[in-house]
Amino acid sequence: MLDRKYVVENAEAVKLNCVHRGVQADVDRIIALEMERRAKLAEGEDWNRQANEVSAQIGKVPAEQREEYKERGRALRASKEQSQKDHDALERQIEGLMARVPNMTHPSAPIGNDDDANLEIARGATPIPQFDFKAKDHLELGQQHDMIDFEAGARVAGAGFYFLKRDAVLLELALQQFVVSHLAKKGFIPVSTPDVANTDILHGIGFNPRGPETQIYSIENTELNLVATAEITLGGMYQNQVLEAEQLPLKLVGISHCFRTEAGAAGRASRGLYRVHQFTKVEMFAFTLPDQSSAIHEELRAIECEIFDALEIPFRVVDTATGDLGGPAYRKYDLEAWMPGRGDAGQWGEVTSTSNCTDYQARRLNIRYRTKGEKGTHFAHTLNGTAVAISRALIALMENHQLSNGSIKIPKVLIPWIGKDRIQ
RNA sequence: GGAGAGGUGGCUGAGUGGUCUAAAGCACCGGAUUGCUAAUUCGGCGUAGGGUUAACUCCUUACCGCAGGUUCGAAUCCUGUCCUCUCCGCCA
Repeated sequence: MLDRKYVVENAEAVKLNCVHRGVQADVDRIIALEMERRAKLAEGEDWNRQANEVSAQIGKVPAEQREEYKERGRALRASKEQSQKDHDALERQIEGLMARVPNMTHPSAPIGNDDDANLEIARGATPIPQFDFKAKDHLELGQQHDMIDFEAGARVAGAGFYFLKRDAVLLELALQQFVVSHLAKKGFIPVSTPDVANTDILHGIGFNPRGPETQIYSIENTELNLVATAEITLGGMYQNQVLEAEQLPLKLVGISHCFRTEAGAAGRASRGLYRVHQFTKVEMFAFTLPDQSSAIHEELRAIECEIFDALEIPFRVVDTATGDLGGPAYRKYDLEAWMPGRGDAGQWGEVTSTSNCTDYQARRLNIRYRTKGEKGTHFAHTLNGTAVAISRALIALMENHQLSNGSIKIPKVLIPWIGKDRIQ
């Protein structure tokens, strides 16, 4: 959610931003309604003030005048109720419109309609592997080593679910161990989060759980939803809290399962583990002061690069174009790993994403900070970034580290957790 | 799951229909005083919205878990709901 005052005062910038982001939002109508709302608010407050004055006098006036005063009080309260009702109706309308207005955009983010406009800005340390054999994809490799079982997943939970088995499980745990310990050393607080969250938390982060095209599984007859990412629970952890400026930046690294319906994704290239209904993810999350968020965003991106360099997986970094940012992000970087088994001769596939959401989520979640010696509070900035999404990391890891006989080399950093240097 | 108790400012805690504009204490900030590892004393000290201003400057409204209701008037009465604690039951 943008600051309404900001929208009113920067209408043209907000409109242009909506155009860049490919979002239809009626900014002029928001402003008109907001002006009307403020007038109604002032009107209602005035009625209320008068009613308070009358009420305060009732105890003091002679008994025979009480009824007359009560009548005046009733009339004033009725007027106030009407103004309040009008105000609330306007408020709901404005909120509905505001929910569609995306965050403002970093001036350096590439402008464009979709991911074709994304800008490659860096490559990882590991070169794209040149195999002198026909590369297998992770499904073939998984079958060879009995690591992934989609058939059993379908029997138990339907298409898009799977079992990891044998060395895939060791890899899943090793990736989590490696990444969490790596981040803990950098001052991130490890957190194991709930895998469900209340609907209002989802809204605050920017998800719409009960719409027709929702990505979210909801639990019937409750306000609970399965989380699509630990970003939801980590951000929600501090809903309605006031942080001390000196404790910022507050950096968390959370582990959760992630559940996604993938509604509307049918037909998109999504073989195997690439697009699934459940996976495990380690997520970074930061609460910062406004002037820290850009630097922390670069830090999150750098950490993602470190992790994939350490896993010896080739990748490129992409600066996401305006049309592909989603609502809350002010700027977003994706890491795309090389996946040799995708397409005819390998393709890039998204493995991480890190966003600076500035105060867009914090405003909706009401997460503030206070500076010692200063009056008032301000909204914190929030940032998130994938440390490792296990399913996609497994694809990249298995496919890039395969040998001609289908054996899979274990990257050095994972060997201590796996206890061997290859899967064969 | 059952029974009971309770949610009041940063914290402790008083307040059972109208000067609550929320007592008092602690903590914190500023001043004064005496001097020595501190004490005494005076004052200040919440958040948000709207209006106003050179200025958190002044005015105003709301907020006692949350949402409704009763009333001229609600922290206080009523209903619902969430959360916390205690005991019992069940359980990894």
